[in-house]
Amino acid sequence: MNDDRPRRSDGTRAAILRAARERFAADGYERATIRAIAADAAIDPSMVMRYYGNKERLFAAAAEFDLRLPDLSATPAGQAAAVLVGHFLERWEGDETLMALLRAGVTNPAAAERMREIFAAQLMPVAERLSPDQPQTRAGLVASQILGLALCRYVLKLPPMAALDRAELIAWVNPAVEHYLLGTPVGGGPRGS
Amino acid sequence: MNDDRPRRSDGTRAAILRAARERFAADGYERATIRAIAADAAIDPSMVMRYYGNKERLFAAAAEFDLRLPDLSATPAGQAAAVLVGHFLERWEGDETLMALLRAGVTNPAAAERMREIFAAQLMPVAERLSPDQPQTRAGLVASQILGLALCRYVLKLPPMAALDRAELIAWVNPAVEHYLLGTPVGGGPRGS
DNA sequence: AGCAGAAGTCAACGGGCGTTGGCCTACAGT
DNA sequence: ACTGTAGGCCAACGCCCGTTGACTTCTGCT
Repeated sequence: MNDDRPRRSDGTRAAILRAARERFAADGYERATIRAIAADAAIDPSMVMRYYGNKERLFAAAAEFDLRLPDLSATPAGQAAAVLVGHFLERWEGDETLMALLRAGVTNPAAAERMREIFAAQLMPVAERLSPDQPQTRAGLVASQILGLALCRYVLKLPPMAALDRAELIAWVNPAVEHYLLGTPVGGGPRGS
Repeated sequence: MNDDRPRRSDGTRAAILRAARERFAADGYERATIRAIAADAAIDPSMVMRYYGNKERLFAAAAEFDLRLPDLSATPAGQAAAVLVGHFLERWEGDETLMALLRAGVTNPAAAERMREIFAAQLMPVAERLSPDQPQTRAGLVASQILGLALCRYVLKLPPMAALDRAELIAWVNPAVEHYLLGTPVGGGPRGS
């Protein structure tokens, strides 16, 4: 079915994708217009439709993302959290896709679903390898902490978080993430009263 | 200048504001349309313009918000974090304004600025009263954790976070927030290499 | 009762959006 | 050299948006 030979239009396709990621990251799903993306890629808006069908499918293509998380089960327990946080910050700053996912995921259901997929397929396995006890909850808590960090630092730009040095940031956050990954789970299920 | 006498239109004004909060919370700034808000309030869209001028000012009015944070300096140190997190969850679930702020703040600069104001005016004083050492950073870290929580639980609805019992959630998050509020600050500033 | 002004309705505007289809253009296979 | 086809451009469509201004209705005051 698929024809994977290189095509003459591969350059254009890539330019569209690059521009789409930039715009989705800067403006979110609804304010990023196909016309603006096409202008950035220096082609006609109709080309975007030809290659990606519609805006929703364009976003789906632009929001393909691999966190490339390292396997932390071989890392000394005391360093796993710091490695994880450092890796995440690097992935965030080196690629606009995560910004696009967060900006779009807050208002667009398909983007939110994509974030859930990435979470389930990429972060949860890491937690499972580290702790056999309630790994899903642990992964969720780590995601909360890390996404909250990104939200405050890169999106909302709360002054104290945006100004913080990276090493300081990791040092602050490290104990919290470690607690989520390896700490004692809270006792018992839901209680009465 | 202001005439604070009750007006005949106060009911309509309130209905508009209520509908606006609902729509902004559910859809974010750009997808929440004045027409839809007016329809929810069962009036004509032009009334929205008459009473609030334009969409931006309507949002500003709808996004007025008081966290009503308690003064934690009288709370026993071991409970301050739990009280704070519990209070925040209650505020979140009992009022749509925070949802509107988060959904809008991610793509709308004015909404982001409003979040920064609320953070600086309402959360930072609490941190300052609790710890004289780097209170701004501490407040920022608490905001990161708490907003990340809300993002994953209420907006993205990551299954493990959405399913978590409230008491369990507080028990998990409590040590992290406590660490941010009262823990030892990380040594030294930026280091070489 | 009569009137001024507030409250509310209605229809329209200009503009930007996603999307479509028709039309050139240039290259690859013969 | 010819031709089919993929790549690309242009103009337009229908839709929905924020916003405007003119018009009607209601109400409280004298």
